[in-house]
Amino acid sequence: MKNTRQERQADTRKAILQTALGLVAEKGLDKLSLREIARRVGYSPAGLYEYFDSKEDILWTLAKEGDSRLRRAALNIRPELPSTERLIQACLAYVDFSVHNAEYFIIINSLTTHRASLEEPASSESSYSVFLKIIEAAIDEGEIISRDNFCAEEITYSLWALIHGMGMLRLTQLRNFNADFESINRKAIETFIIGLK
Amino acid sequence: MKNTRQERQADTRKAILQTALGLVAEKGLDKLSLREIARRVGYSPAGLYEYFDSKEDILWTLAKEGDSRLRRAALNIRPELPSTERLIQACLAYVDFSVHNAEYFIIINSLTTHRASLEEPASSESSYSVFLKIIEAAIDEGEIISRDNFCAEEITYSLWALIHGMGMLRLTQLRNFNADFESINRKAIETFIIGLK
DNA sequence: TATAATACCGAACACTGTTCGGAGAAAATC
DNA sequence: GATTTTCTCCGAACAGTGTTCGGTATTATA
Repeated sequence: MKNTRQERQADTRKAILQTALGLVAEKGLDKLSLREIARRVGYSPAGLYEYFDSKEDILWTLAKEGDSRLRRAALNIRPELPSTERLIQACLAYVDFSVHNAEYFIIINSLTTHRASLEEPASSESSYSVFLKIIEAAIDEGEIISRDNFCAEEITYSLWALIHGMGMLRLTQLRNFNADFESINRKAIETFIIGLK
Repeated sequence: MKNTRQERQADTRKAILQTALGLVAEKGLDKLSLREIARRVGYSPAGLYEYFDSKEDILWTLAKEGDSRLRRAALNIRPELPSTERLIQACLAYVDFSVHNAEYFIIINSLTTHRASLEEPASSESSYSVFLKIIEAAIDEGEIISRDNFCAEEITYSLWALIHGMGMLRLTQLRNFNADFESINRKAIETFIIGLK
């Protein structure tokens, strides 16, 4: 064999994760079956247990990956922009990722419903800490005022709830609803920020 | 037998629903088993099919019930209050119900993830229409101004996203997080409304 | 009282996630 | 290069799932 054992192990893990993610996108999370993953990846069901401890382990790995990508999406904003505009664009990027990578978003939320929060501090505070930093910058620059003891952390939580709800509603209750969500979402975020001045 | 057939049918249906709801609260939605419901209600698994077409039918019925109660929670606000305060309290009631009746909230959102929206117009637009009416009243009274083509429907959607996200985050990512959420949520909603003036 | 409709169950079917023991292949040791 | 150890992978089985079907009591209707 050409590749080393570790490389092949890593490749197989990736293949399993990729297949699982595709199946979630295709058939929905509740129809995701370990046996179907095995079938598509060319293994027996038992064979997968050489690479993951359980089905939940697979989903957990995907959740961490998705969380990391969600974070990067919010982080990848042009830094030369004024901090409020940076905040708005980070929010919009968060919602955009949630909607266009619904598989990840659904997996993340299905797991955290029945467990604690994501372990690693970096991943855990993930998106949250990204927004917190931008908001703190905006406060420093005087573009936002934290009146009424509405501190940076609380503002961050509130904005997080807003954009999280936007993504969630879009994928659930408003799934078949057509509207110019991007424009509406921008107005909503702007409105909230105006209330902070 | 004392009761008529219809009465007994209705009673059994209620018992099944109640048992299912309790099991969701106790063990989580993904651990909900039709056989366990049957065990607790004193029936064989097959027997339940005399009362519901499927397990999903049970959950669907619960989702409609929960949606209706959620709506009533938001509706049950003292009408003599100024419309903005009514709006704030309706929002807080929505979040409060979501958090304290997590079973319902989880069922509603798990179903609408994989289906269309709730059928009946009354239930479907449910909470949405409640908030829409209050917001329209607030606009009429001049307490809120819809600038920038940010119309009543869009404002309603935005507020809905905000409070929906609050409930969702609380039950998932922030499950083990302690804070005075009621006070923070109020400040967040107020901030948004201030942005509408 | 005879007949029709309902309520309920046991058994079976096709699934599910997971475990275990044992093969065969690859790597490490000698 | 031969031998031992480690790693892969699978078949079979277990306990669990939702659902269907045929049959049997029980209840309501005629």
